[in-house]
Amino acid sequence: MIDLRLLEKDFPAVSAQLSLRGVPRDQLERLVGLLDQRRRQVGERDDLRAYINSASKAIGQLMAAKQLVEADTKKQEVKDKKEALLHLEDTLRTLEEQIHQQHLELPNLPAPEAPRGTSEQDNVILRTHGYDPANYTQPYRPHWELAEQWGLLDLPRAAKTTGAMFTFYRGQGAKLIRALVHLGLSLNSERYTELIPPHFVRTETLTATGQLPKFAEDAYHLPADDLWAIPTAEVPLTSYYRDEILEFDQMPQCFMAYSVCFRREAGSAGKDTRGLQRLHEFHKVELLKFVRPEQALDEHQAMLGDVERMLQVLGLPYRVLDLCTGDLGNSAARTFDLEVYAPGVGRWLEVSSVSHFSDYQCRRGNVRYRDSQGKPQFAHTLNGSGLATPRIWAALIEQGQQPDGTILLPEILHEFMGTNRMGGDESCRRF
RNA sequence: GGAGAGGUGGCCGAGUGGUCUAAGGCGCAGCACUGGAAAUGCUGUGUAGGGCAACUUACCGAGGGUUCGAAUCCCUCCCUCUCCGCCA
Repeated sequence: MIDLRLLEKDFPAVSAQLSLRGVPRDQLERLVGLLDQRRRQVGERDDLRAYINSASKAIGQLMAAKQLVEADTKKQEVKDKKEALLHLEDTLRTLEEQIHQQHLELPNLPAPEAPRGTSEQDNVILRTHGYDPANYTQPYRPHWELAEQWGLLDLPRAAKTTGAMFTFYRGQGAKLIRALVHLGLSLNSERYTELIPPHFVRTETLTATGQLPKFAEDAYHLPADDLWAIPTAEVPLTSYYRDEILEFDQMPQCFMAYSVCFRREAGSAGKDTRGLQRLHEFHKVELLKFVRPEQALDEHQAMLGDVERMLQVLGLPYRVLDLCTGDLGNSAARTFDLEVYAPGVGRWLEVSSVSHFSDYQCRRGNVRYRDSQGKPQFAHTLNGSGLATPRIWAALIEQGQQPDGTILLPEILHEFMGTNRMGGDESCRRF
């Protein structure tokens, strides 16, 4: 959530920033009107309550003094005031509900450094690492073909048991997922505390990160228990400190978590879904930090470096995009996307988003820290995919492919995989 | 799933309808005492909203209700613990 006081105090600036993300000005004007109305009604309500409180105390004293007639008169007075109070509380509740809903649906303010723009066309490529188009003059086969040849995936049987956009990983293909998860955690274990989160969360938890209320149809919901399957470990991790106040010198708090991620991908059926490009269920290592505002810029860059290092040791060509204001996720103030080049599909695949959420998520989740004066302030959150395995998996298969169809693995994975290449053994073929 | 007990400030803990604006203790901070410290004494010590000063309102797991008045009584839910059952 954004700061509503800031909206009132500096309306032109805030509405200009939000217009960069397509929030119309008159919507914000209406909200400010509601806030004004609330302030007046809260004042009236508190006056009524103050009267009732003191009168009730007086009644107690009258009754103790056995002045029952006076007490009864006073009681009737309070009863009338109480009726007015109940009515006022009722309208106020409706008003606050309205404000709350509108507030929840407002996106975050983009960081001033974020490039301006309206769509992904306007994203800025900051740098490209290890990519040379001259390497890709001969045809590369897509990962689903190679996976089929060596039995690394079983998409048809996953479709049978579960449905489209799910997969069985098989043999060395399954082991490669484990290797990637292991790598993502072990490369970062000195700087981040490992957590394994619950994979189902309450509605409040999914609201804190910003998926609810706007994006309910993107998440799997279990009505019998009113729980949601997590779309990313960011969700339980961001609520880890919900309703808590952290000490000044406890910051930053850095966590990493392996989890399975579940996404309904409503509206994207059939779009770039061949092979592992888009799955309903995948495995991911997530990095997350709670920081003080003044730490955020440096920690954001450090996290970006942590993610880039993983791509570098895997030897994957990648590029870093600075997302423009129009392409930022709802909760983010600034986002760097990392894309690896997958020559088989001939596309850059997004494998990580490293975002700064300013205090947007911590307001929703009420995560605070004590500043140097000891006053509670909202913390900032940062998070980034440490490794989203399916697309990394796909890129490794496509990048490593040899003329004979076998797949050379980057050296960092040799020890874990127990081999330097995948495929080549007809016995591993699927049947 | 069944039966029972419980949830009060940073922590422990008293409080079963009316100065609860929540006792007391621990912790923490300041001051005094001291050569310095310990011990001791005094003072202070939550969060949020409104005025931004005095003041005022809300918060005793959450939400609703009863009442002139609720930490206290009633209802629903959440969580913790104990025992039983089931189970990887």
